[in-house]
Amino acid sequence: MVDPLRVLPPGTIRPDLMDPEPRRALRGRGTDCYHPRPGEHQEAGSKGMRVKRPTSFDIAELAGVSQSTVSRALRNDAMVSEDTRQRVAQAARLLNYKVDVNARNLRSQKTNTLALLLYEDPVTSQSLINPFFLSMLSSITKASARRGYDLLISFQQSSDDWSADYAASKRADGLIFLGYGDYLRYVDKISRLDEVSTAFVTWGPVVPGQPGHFIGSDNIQGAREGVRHLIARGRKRIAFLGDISEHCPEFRDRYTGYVEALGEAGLPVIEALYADAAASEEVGHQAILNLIGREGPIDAVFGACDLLAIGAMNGLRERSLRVPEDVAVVGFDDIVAAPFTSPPLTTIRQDTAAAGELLVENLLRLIDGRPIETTQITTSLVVRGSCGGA
Amino acid sequence: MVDPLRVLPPGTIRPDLMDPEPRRALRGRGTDCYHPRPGEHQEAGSKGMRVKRPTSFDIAELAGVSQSTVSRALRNDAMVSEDTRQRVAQAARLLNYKVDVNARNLRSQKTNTLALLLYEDPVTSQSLINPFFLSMLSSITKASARRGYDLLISFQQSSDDWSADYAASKRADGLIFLGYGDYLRYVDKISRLDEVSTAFVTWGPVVPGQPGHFIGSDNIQGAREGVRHLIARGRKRIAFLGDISEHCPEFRDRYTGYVEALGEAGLPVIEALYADAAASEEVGHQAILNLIGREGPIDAVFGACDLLAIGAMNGLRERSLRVPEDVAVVGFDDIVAAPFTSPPLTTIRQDTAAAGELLVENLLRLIDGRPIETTQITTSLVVRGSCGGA
DNA sequence: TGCTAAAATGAAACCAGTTTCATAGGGTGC
DNA sequence: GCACCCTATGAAACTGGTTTCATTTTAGCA
Repeated sequence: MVDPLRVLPPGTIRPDLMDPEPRRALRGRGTDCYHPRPGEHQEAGSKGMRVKRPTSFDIAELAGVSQSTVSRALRNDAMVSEDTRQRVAQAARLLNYKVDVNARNLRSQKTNTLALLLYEDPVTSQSLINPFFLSMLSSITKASARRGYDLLISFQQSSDDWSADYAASKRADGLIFLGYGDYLRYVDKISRLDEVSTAFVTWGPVVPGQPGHFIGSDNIQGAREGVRHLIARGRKRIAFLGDISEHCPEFRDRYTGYVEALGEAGLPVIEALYADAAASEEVGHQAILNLIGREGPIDAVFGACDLLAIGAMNGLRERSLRVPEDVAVVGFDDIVAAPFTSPPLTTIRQDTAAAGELLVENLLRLIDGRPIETTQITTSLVVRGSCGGA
Repeated sequence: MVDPLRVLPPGTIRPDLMDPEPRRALRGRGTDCYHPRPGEHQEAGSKGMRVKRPTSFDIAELAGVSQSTVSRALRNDAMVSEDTRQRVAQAARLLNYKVDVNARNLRSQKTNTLALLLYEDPVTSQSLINPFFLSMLSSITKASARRGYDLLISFQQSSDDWSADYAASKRADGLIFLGYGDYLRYVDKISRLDEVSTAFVTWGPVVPGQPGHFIGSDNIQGAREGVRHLIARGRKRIAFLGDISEHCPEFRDRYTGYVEALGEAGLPVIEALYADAAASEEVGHQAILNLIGREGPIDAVFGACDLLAIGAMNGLRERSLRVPEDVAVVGFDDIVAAPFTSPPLTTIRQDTAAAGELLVENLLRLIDGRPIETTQITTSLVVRGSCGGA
């Protein structure tokens, strides 16, 4: 072979090597340099001339090595000498080379991408309203970025346009499910993914038989702790505010914790339940107004999530009940707004940062067949003003 | 050629056609059927046996056509007869075939993916706190899904890990920038993308010289309308609450609208400015407390965004000032929480649904070189309780 | 210095589609 | 009956990397 050119002045034209094989052109495909040939195939793009992007063959030529060596060097493969690695890196920098991820993914059968699928009740659109999910979204993004994975995001708008074949079409290596509402409908579909050996994790209560895939907070324990705190502050008529239908098993677990704590203290269960599947400020507001007229006096409210608790505080204020003097309030989630309500909201914190980390970590473990260790996030009580106990 | 099999019972094994070309195997690569051959190459995966996924060659064989015809039929290419299309579709369904997007992207030089790059001040993390951006995120996701595009999402955590080469490495066809804070630092980098002919759009005020790429609300007009409304309700001492440093040019525009409206009515400018680059409830809360002590009585507050306005309401309540009786409050954005504050917040609505649509629409226009039409979203005043004028 | 194992490299196959190009077949106009 | 065109199709090139396999270099050691 001709002695490799270490530095190729821009525009230099090398005579093509004679092609000994007439049937199939050399892999370099004619273009032996990424610089545009004057006057050829150069329709002006939206801005300036569109130059052919450099390929690993161009890097190889410039660095004086073979293309396979370029590939190895750029991936920091073990079998490359330091000297070669340097030369390749420099050539790549010089030509502003970027790998074509599609070619890479195609051959390596790996995408380095995770897909985040946000499901939601099409009517209430809860996942988009509740800041808790934004927080999860953010931590998942960061966790996957930290591990060098890209994140595809998709909202399930209806149960029909089911984009679980993100994995089947090799767009992503694994799936993360996250959302609120219509849980059962999704769980059913999600669970079936295992059959087609698609790696996935879900934020939500464990479904029997699929231990590794379901990751969530310890909702029972969290709620128990919050209600115990209210009891310890002397509250005796504590209402639970939330929807415990099958739509949202998290809320059901929190209700269980609430009932357990009351049971320990021999206090009555007071339910501010409602049929609405949503869990917004508005719903909490309404529910507490209904409760006040119906159940007699209360001295505390435990909200199944912060938005409900905040709505309750607004409703209480409307009825001239003071928080926390007349009615103490505790929420669940610790959304970013919780410290800024008035009074600041006491709540059970879900550690979204840890949750995002765990989801991504466990998904990656599933992807390459390593065993999964934890699937539960511990919660913590954050005491602020709304429970009267700072 | 052998007569094509119209229907191939599962498990049927056809003798391989004699390979006339010894140097290079037929494109079908030996496997003439995706069904696993018993006992061969079948290490058990995490669950069950891992079967080779069907390729377009498998579909071709089952449907009795060539592989290129399969490709055309599945893409609804014009040059396929209805009969063929049906047969191919059926075969694909039967084998549960999904295209490999990496192969498709590689050859077609198109990814059908957009990348959403959320930039933010690394300290304040505003983009993740402000529900407005969640709303934008949601509408952008929906807009791109509606057009059949996937969405990659990435948070710029520092100005260093600049992932603008999402396009360069062919991960995405175009980029959407969105965020709050550190605007100038990003605009500088973003603007340079044009030089490498990367398609992009940005949510933010227009930068001179790059008209098509910058899309935003008419902030001046919106603020003017809000302040005019306060004036029409008889308010005379109206404070502006927000950071008008170069970090956030949107806020500066809103300040301009505020000053203009006051000028029309001959009223004094009262600034509740602050140095903090953040724009949270907390900051609004603090800023209004500082203002009250300093500037004498006010009868209205115009917040540069809803979070600031909500913080202001909390601060006013703390000082026993009634909203709207003593001080009227108007915000900007119309975040989802705005109707549920107490009193409900009057605000300038940014139409995030339209904004997401426009961003995606214009980006797609840039991608395939069509001209761009609009780059501005109109705002609208939403009157609720906090301005005393429902 | 010679022998052997390990490290480094190059050539070519390979991933699974899309696109180009050539061609067969059917209908139409004259 | 023949030239012509248009539709439908197949064969093969092509996309740009990674991976396998064979070969060359280098290093270590007696």
